[in-house]
Amino acid sequence: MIRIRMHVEGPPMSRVPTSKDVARVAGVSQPTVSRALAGHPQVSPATRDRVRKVAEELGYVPLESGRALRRGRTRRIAVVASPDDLLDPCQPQLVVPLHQALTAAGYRTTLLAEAADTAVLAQVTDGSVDGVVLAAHSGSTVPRRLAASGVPHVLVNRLAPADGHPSCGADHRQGAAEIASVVAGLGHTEVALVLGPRRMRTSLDREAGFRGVLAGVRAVRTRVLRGGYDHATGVAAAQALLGAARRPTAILCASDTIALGVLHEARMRGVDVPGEVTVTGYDDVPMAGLEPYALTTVRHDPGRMAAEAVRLLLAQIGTDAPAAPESVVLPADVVLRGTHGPPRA
Amino acid sequence: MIRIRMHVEGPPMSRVPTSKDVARVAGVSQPTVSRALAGHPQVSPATRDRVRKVAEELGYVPLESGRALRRGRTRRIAVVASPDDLLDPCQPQLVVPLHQALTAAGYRTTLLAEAADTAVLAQVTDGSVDGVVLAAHSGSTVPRRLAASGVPHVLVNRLAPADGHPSCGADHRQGAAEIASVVAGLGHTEVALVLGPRRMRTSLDREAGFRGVLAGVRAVRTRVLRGGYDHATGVAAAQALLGAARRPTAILCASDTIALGVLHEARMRGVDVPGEVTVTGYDDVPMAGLEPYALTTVRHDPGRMAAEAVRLLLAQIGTDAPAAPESVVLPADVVLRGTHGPPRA
DNA sequence: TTGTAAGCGTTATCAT
DNA sequence: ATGATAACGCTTACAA
Repeated sequence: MIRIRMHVEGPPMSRVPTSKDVARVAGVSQPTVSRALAGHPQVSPATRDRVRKVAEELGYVPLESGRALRRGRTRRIAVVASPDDLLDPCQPQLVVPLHQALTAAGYRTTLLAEAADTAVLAQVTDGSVDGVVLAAHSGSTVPRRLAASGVPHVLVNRLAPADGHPSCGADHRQGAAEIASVVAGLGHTEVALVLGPRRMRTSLDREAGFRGVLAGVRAVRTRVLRGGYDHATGVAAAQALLGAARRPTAILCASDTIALGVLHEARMRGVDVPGEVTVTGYDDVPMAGLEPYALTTVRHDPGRMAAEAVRLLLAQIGTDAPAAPESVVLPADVVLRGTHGPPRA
Repeated sequence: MIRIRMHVEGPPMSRVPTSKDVARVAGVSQPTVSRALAGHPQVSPATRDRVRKVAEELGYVPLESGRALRRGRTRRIAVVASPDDLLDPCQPQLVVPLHQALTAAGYRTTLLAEAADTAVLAQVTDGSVDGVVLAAHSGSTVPRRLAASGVPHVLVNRLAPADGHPSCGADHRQGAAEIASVVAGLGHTEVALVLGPRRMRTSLDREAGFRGVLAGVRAVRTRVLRGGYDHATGVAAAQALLGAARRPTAILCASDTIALGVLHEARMRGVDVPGEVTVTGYDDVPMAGLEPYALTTVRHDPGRMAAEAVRLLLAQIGTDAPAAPESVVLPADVVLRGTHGPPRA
């Protein structure tokens, strides 16, 4: 590691200008500065222009803390993600579309990805944010306590828990059930599930969907492997499954990244997909649709989910009356591509 | 899409408590509440405990706007990323390690990923953040204007531009030069470069490193393809290159995701790697090291880069004297795995 | 050890 | 159309 130090001469370093400074220079009262810059219609065009010019020259920007204190709102929203979600770089991110939707609505984004509930709670109940988007897998007390504190919030990527929190999610249980039906309908009887971590609600939902269907089909034998939502899990699972004495004829994965890992390991071993084994994913990440994979999977729409969540959140903030909490359930649809087929006769 | 509305009865909805409320209930003056909760040693244990108990009961949390206004600091740092970086989910992210480093240091993270310089500037010069981490590819005016406003900042993932901004980056030019030397040393003469977008500084650095070496080797013919930093670019590039009349014997990619795309297309076509063609990546993303790829690439350390950047930033904030801006250059090292070899005789 | 007073910079109310 | 005044909630200096 190389360190470089550069010499700079001390700058004049004057104080950061306030509206008072602008007022003095422009020859008006301080509140007039505020009104002029806020574009109040009652300010005469002449003074408005003069004030704006002076503000520009001095490089004046209204201090956010002052505004927030006075107004009681910050136009800032916290996005609470779990550290895990953030770390896994190859799953459909919610944080980015959430940030975009918030930015579009004129809100700033404060990112929170801490483990401790209390740390999170302290940072969203101190008036520093106008609302909270909970994208974390918290089966935690945070939503309850937010409601108690009267902080507007929305749960995202979670089905309506019916306990009074607004939420937006995709019906992963149904999506998983659908693709399991497709696979079962093809006649597969030796089926393997490769699932994500138990603490993630989305993984549990998908598992429930898979199992709900497969348990109802006579003669289907199901085995289950568990790991992360990641590629390495898929590779490891495929090594175990494809090397086993009784190979499964279909491998249903809880995420596309897992499925891609399975696919790659299958190709490494010269196992034909879908000739010898059917592989399905979940999420429809961009890579899944590309030529070399053509993964059969389940599509949902994180962008739309984010937009709906933001809509639900802002609806609470706009009105003082906390209208009945609304929940939005988005569909999850099977996308048939090239990695499924009937079991080898 | 299904919408669900739930009925809730209007809660009592009392005002959010302030230190004044706590003071009244605890029977002390309002500043004593502040001192008690801040843990000032002069407060008697008895009143400290009483105040804390009341605060707890009322659910009092000091309002952040009030603190910030009074103290002149927010303990908040803005991370400015480019929307592109955020959107591409499969490249080594800086945002996550930056967030972690900031959290560890007791700072909150405000995420900014807007296109317009003016929008960014407005949000970081209004006193809402104590400092700025610039992770964006901005060849923009933002750093200059931040310096002019006296806002502490640090450039990250960029080599020291020697114009007085503290910065932290990896020497991608050197890393690229090194891997190009390896490939040239193997005797390759038909070399293709698959690069990222021109507007990204990291891509330009890597290009310069590649070209600097290859131009100096007699008899090397270089062709260049350009696209995004993503998988699809690699797939498309490989289609073009491997289908060409005169195939390259080595393909140097500006990112691992590109290289993985190339690898997959090569396997689809039954082109042996590294027997028929050498493929190298850049970044050493987790997937690159996995068995089925074993990609020869260049490693650098985004986590360490983030940590160093945060260190440099906080150093400016702690001290009033703006010490000489320091820059840190981290190494980028070749990782030899299984996708390189001599050209086929 | 604790209370009183002041002030951070802004916006809103009320005069004029 | 604009100025004077107040208040948002907090921390600090000073007084007691």
